[in-house]
Amino acid sequence: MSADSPSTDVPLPDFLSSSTSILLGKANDLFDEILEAAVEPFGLRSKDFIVLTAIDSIGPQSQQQLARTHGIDRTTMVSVVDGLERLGLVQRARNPDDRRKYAIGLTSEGQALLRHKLGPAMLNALDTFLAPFTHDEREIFNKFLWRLVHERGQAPDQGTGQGRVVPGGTVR
Amino acid sequence: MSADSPSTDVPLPDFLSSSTSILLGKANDLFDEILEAAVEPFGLRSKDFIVLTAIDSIGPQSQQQLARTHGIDRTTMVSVVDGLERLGLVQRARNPDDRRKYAIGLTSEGQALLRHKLGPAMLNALDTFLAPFTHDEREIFNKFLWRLVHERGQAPDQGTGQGRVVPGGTVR
DNA sequence: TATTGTTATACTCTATAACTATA
DNA sequence: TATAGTTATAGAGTATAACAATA
Repeated sequence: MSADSPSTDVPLPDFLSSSTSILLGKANDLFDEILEAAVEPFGLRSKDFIVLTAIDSIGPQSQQQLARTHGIDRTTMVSVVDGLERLGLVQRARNPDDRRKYAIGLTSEGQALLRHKLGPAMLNALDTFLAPFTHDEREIFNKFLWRLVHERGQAPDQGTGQGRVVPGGTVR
Repeated sequence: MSADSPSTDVPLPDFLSSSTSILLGKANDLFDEILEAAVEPFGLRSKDFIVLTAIDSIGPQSQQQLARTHGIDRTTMVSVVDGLERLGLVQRARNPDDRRKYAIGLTSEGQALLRHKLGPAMLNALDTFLAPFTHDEREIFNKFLWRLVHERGQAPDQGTGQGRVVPGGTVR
């Protein structure tokens, strides 16, 4: 094994176990697990919940709009909507203004499930995930995440001004 | 089921756009992009970097140990090590104490690449990712992530929340 | 009998290309 | 010509099962 390594002053990258990069991945994996476990009893995936919530909030939309908003491919959205329709949670109606498009809307069952079952289940999942935090800390953490995602491209404060402009992603 | 209530008092789950769950996923996706872009010039994936760093820190290990430590399947680890060996960054030596096991170690080229090129590239990637934060905020964010991952199973700890189990782990 | 590394296989997830119907 | 939805297909990525060598 090696080691002619000049053992220079170059610091060894300490990304293991306590590094932000590793921790972020673990936190994300952990939340994914909690999230999927929360919706699995309803025969859904977390992606289904997001789509249902988007329709409930914004109203009936085309499949492409749903796809673009959430960074999902339109061909993938077909099967997502297929599944939700098979479960009777959404329905495909034609958009009278443009008959190429659907207007994907919630059924009454879909809306009821979302508001009475799925919503609480997801809130509970988030609460489980954020259990180590106090209420105030949860708000701070949320603000941190928001800045991490949205404060891109401008000059922050320190560090290399190497901020990169992240493509895509505009969410209101 | 019944369709009656579009206007019940049940609050609509506000998971969209500014929710912690969505933001966490986006932050993770963003960091993944930055990370993969940082190691791609070296013909590597982020997973390769993690494995190299683990060997450099802990020393030669079996493939199973590497796999278990990082939550990767052992059959997947075969191809990861294959790739790293093909690039001349690691070498497979037999463990004399247990000839079933390999002792995967860094070559001098692997160690040099890791310390002089990959390490700085990854630090730079992390710096880009954390650009919106000041130095102090980066430490706070890191502590938040650490608690999220490690402070599991105990009570929510509604107290200060700060300091307790958190080791003085290096925050980088 | 159990474990390490390996291969072959299967499964999941997603993206690409091509088709239709509409615009 | 361009777009919305669909289908078939292909490509990652990863997990499962079985095998040989070793414990």
